[in-house]
Amino acid sequence: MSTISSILQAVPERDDLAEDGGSSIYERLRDDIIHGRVKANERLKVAELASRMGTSTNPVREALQQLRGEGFVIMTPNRGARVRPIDEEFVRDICEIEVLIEPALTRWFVGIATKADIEELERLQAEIEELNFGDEMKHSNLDLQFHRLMYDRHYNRHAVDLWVRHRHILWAISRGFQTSLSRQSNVLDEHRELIACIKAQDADGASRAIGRHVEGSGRHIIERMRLEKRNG
Amino acid sequence: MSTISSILQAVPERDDLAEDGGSSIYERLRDDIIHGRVKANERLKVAELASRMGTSTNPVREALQQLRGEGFVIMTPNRGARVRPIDEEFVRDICEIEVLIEPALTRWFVGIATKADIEELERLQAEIEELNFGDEMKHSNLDLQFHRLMYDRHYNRHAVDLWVRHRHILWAISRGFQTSLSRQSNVLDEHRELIACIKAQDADGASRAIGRHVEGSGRHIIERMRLEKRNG
DNA sequence: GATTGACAAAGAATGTACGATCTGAAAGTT
DNA sequence: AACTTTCAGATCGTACATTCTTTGTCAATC
Repeated sequence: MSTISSILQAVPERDDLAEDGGSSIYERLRDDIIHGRVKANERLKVAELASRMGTSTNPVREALQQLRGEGFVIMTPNRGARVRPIDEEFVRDICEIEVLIEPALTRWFVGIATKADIEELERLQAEIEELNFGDEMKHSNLDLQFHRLMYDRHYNRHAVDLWVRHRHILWAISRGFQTSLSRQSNVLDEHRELIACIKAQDADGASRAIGRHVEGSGRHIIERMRLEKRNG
Repeated sequence: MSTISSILQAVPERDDLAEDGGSSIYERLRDDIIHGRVKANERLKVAELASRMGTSTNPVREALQQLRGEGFVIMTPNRGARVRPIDEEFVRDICEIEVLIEPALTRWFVGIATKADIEELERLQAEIEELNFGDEMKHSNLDLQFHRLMYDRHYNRHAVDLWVRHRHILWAISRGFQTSLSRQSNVLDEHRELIACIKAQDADGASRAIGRHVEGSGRHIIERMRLEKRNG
């Protein structure tokens, strides 16, 4: 009947290759919101969700509170929770913030990068190029490792956490999307340029390169979202 | 007995002049964490908090989940919640992010600012100067209005929300702190310079001005935190 | 005799069920 | 037609059961 029910029971079991194998209520709800399986501004009724999930209402309530803290649902007293729309604007907003943050993180990395770091980056990049976008999941993991190598040791944990969260969201949205050929070559170019700048201790250049990288990535995701919306 | 109990019952009622009059459990917990009334990494036991708050455990659990979503507590399965330390590093991290975000928000505002906007800014600035840091609460409100005028119409709601949250945190931390005389004059100077740049359509200048403003504010808060830690 | 191991009991978090309270909308009255 | 009343549905709060962690004790071994 309801839109929620039809959607949630359509996902009886998932691969859950992602990180922790926890198909927790929180994860499921977040995924459904991010992937647009629940419509924007739709009301999330606790009892209904609980019966779909096969649990009582309490875990659902707590999951919703957590999602509220992260900004995925909007709760008003005595009136329950509504889905925050995950649309192109949302992606654009996140990417714009990343365009500001990631260059700063990268700039700092240029100052502390060792020879071993650069070799590791090159190794990862070689793996990425060899894989050549053959397996989406593997590529995503390699790309994550690539950027994590640069950011993980940064002193500003808060900024890195923000990056991780944003990246999770973007990754969840773009899962299943095909990467266009032009974007593929751009990604490789941008990575190569980034490595070159880091090698040359060119902080400004690295900063600009990562900025373009993030911006291009955002643009590509939005394009794919539009395509998907048009085609069904 | 416990450190939590002695602390929470020490705040039986508060002024709650801040925004909504909701002295919700969430607000109380968040405030206690931000103000360091609960020690860093201290364990937050649900039953204990519930009895201190005078409610049952469920509302406390939901408040903790929300705080987890916002990053104030760290929860591990079957092992409960711990307080995330709110220390100088935390403030520095937040301010560094703001140094990146606020200039971008300001830059955009320069492009859309009308004559009426500038006049309103000047009016607020005149009020601030007249008040001259006499009433901390009033000054804080005026300052909030001043910056809100610039950011509120920005299209990137996500970035603005981030700013609001960060500002809330910083405001909560620095509540009760005295503003040093040198910082007072700097604040006024920076505001004046900001207005001048906006008037002259100088986006770069305004961007730099707000950057210095945020950085100076952060430095001042950290200094005060150190002072307070030393003195008691 | 000291250290380590298992085992049991207390404590705390998670999950379930139910009652109280509030909202929203439909029905009925003036 | 507009206002009031009523009632179903959903949220919020309380109490309790279950499961997991942790701590403390006791015995066995080195």
